[in-house]
Amino acid sequence: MLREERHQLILERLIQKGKVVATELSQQLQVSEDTIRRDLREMDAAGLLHRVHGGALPKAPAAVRYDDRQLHSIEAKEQLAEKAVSLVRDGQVIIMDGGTTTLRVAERLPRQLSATVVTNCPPIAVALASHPGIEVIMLGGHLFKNSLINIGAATVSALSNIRADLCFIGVYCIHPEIGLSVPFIEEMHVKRQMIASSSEVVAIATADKLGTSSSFIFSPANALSCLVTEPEVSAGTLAPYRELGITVMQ
Amino acid sequence: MLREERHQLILERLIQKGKVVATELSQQLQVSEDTIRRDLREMDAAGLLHRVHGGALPKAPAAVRYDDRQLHSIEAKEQLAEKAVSLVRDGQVIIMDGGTTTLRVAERLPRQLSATVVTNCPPIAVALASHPGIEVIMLGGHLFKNSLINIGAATVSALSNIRADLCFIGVYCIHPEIGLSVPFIEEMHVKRQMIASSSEVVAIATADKLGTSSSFIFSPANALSCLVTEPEVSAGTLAPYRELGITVMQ
DNA sequence: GTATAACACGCATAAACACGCAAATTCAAT
DNA sequence: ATTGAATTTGCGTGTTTATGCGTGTTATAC
Repeated sequence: MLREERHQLILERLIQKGKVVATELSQQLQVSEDTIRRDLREMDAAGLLHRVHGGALPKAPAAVRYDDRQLHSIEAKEQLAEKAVSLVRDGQVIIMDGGTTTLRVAERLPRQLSATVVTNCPPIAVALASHPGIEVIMLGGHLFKNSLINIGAATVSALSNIRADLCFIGVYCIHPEIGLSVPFIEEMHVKRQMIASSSEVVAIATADKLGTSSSFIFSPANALSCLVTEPEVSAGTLAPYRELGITVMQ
Repeated sequence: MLREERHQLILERLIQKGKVVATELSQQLQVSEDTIRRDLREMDAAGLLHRVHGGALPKAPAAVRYDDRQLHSIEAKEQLAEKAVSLVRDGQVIIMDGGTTTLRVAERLPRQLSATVVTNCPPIAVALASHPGIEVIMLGGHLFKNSLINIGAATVSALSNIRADLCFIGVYCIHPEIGLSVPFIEEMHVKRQMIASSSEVVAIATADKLGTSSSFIFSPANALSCLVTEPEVSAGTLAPYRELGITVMQ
């Protein structure tokens, strides 16, 4: 990773997220914190950002502002994404379903990671276009505007030719007995095939999704290898999932 | 391996990967690091790339290049898009190629229009998701990060099942005798099939594209039904296209 | 106030670099 | 073909740059 490359990346992140944290950058870019701090010092001297204790902020305050409620759920999803990313290994073929949480995972994939990502979600494809080590395979189909994912027979058919190592599945509703369900039948078919096409399946679910169900069930809960959820969730709520042999990450 | 040849290769790598590393180039091109460094020094002096410690980066960073191209000659492209939009009729099936100009066309499609758009360009799909009357069919494939379009056998195969009424094709290079050409072979295959799958083909080309050519030719010029270009272009320049039976819009 | 994390500084080290020179290559003209 | 000039390349030399670690200091939170 080149120094200038890092600088550009930090700037990008800064614009996108509105802030950067030194320790996070250090982990994600796989360099020491000293190096990140040096970077931030230099970029501050160059007037490119405003350095603060812990990281840096944009020179001009970020254009986008979140209201408080959104902020909480955004923070939570960032944390979930952070944990989910740790499950990825170099060289894997990874299916990524659509959704805001999986998009966050895609954005956080370490920059030196070399892997293949298969996705039916155009925003994820666009986000990964700037990642040097990731080969992106886009699954075609009807664009389902509600979730910004491609669905339909073409999507399922393309998926059926793939054997992936890992699959990040977006979750609307999850229940230990009922299983995983969605409100639209076409999504059901696609997600079902995603699970069938992958060795390991990881679901990322915020606390409010746990114990809920919807009209179309695409899989029993025990098809999951791993469930990533928020730290606040009680052990009692998670016990049924653990009993099914699912690794629960909090 | 000739010097110029090496320069060419380095530039291609730079565009595709977003960066080049001196030591890697040295190994891959089987020349000493000194030679690579000399190359990079020369190319930097010629303004072809941005040299940094360890290698080189594109003049504009890869992630924002797509947006930068949009900023360049923005008014001209807006005008072209405006004209191109007038060619669309209600109820049509329209193939939209990738590229900044076609993205503009997609954004300008009238809100009450009802049609089906087939595209291999994720940003176009995302842009059209908020359009109430347009059904979007996304063509899958390998994501070609440079142009943000999907390419490869899967894309061509999916296209071959489609009969569209209209096709907006992105143009790198157009020449009345040589035809339409692109710098990458995979793009050639996809664009060729797009033309084959559509009754009418519209090319949108800014003035600087006219009379140029590149390595891979995907179609003769007379495959076009219509060429949309800038008003400033002289009648003399356009005469050869008119003689081929192409409707020229300025 | 105290604990913890973030920070600054100096130093060591390895990688990347510039420069000069000689060998190799290319090209043109004989 | 042969010679010679110009260019290109590889290697040895010494220099600069980037990074990580140890040490001690400052800031922030409880």
